[in-house]
Amino acid sequence: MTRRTRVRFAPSPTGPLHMGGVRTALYNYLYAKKRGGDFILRIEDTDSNRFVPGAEQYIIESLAWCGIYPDEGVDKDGKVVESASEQHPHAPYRQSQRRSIYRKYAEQLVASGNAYYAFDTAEALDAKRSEAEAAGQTFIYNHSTREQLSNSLTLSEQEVKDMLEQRNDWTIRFKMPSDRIVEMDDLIRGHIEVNTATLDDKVLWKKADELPTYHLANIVDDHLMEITEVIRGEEWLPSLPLHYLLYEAFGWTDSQPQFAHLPLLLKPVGNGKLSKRDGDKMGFPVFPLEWTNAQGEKSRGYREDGYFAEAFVNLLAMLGWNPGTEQEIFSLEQLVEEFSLEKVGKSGAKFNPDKAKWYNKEYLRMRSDESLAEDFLPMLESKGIKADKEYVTRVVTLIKERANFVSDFWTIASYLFIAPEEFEAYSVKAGAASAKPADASRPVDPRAKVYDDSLTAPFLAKDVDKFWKEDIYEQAMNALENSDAQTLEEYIREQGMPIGKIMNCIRLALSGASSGLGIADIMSFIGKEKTLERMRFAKQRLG
RNA sequence: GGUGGGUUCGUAUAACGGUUAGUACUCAAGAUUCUCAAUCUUGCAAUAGGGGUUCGAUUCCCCUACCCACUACCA
Repeated sequence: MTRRTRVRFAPSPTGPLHMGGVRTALYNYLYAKKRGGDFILRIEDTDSNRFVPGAEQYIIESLAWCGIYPDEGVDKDGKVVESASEQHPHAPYRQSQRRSIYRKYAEQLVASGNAYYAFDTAEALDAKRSEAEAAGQTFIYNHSTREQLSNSLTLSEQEVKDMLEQRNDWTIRFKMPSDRIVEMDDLIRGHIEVNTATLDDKVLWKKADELPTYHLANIVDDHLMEITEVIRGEEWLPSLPLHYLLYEAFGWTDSQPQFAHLPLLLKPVGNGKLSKRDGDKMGFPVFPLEWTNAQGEKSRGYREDGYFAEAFVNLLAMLGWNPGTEQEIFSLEQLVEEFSLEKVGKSGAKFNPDKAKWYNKEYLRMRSDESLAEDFLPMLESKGIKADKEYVTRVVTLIKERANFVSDFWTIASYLFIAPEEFEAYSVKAGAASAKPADASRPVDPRAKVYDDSLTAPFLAKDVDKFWKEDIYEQAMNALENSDAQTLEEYIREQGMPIGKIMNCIRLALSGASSGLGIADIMSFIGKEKTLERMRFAKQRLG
């Protein structure tokens, strides 16, 4: 009988979820939805020392931003998420709230001879470790040393009983077989064999805080929550043998989930996995949302940097997975449709910030001008600019192809809203303004035609001659009187004047920049009055 | 050090024994243009090295190199 697919994302709330974690969650989600199963969010907060307030909400909010909603788990307010159709035998979803269920499983392992009580103090073990290190060796708590240590294998029954009662710092350790080949199968990596001789006796449960460690909690919860596939990061691969052995020791082998270990996300340059510092250093976010730590230091987020959630999800999906076709743009729904673990790669993927920007650009282009205008409006307001949506939408239509982010809009077209106060150094590329014969077949921008009036604009600003340099301006003024030209450009061409130079001079006056939008476009947006105003101002400043 | 995993253009990846080793990002050049973008076209650029297996290896096996992860009473 095939079981309903149930996968889980099990983060530890020790800080903001980093993009690698989001990807793991995404792959789990895609896998579950593709198979019509459940995606469960379980909070692994068994280490109270590392608990960070707000981290859990951050995780949930990050997933929600990406459009990932758990079928089971906790919501932002800490309430259990109930899927519509089912009762919930699996709750609670926070391990700290499941505290009471783990001990008996740990004891069960002791009873069956698969685990034992250990009384060595943390200090004693640290001492062992440094001792070994000094001798150029590595201390390992396993078959090779456990007979010399303080535990229920070496102590008498009475001693053990006393210690269990009197002390509160004992642990339960897994009794790793001394020499056994564990055969495992990974959905991504295939068959793997490991000899247990080199593995250690992991702590499964701690008396000190009455809580299990990751390994025990993980296996018990996956079992109880009826998880069918465990899809997690590659950093867990080394503990897979232990997990296999735990399922075996519990007698749960039949219902044991299948495992898939995802390749890691690597830093863009150099070696190693992606870390928070890389983002700070190289100017890209590593977190989905902005995060402020206890010291008040901020880490940027994709959302705050202006990435569309859809673009973020898309680029994340493509880091380690491919559809087998040349398609690169996928909606969440399409990803669900196409996703399969067989297409997940084995090797770590270096994150490429340039490609990330490219993805956002693609999504920006797919957006309607209206919705982009709505995103842009608050930005304008924050600059003290009141603009109506219709105007802003027109601006967006004009400039969206030049932008990667909505925030680029301001840089690209601020002068469509406010007059420039500074002027960029004026330069014309050599040859660019060379007088070529006007090309009559070239369509005239219809928006420029609206401004019949504006063809006089540069010339009405009589006092900007210094700004114009040379004698372009004089020539133009003289010739202007009897022209039939319908647009500024047409006129300039008709006069055989160096159009490149003129246009660039005007651009500088109108926008303050030496490059950018077309002159006709700028004029059409700001209108005749402002055009003249700006030309005069330019003369004043530059003359 | 030990154990495990990995290795195709700079990057992400395709090619599940037979291709001129494809695509995208980046970069460069050209076209276009009033400038800059955008767009279009073209170009640069890879199977880590060595052995096998095979008629034939990017693909399968072994060795070496390099990279990564793990090696906590953290997850």
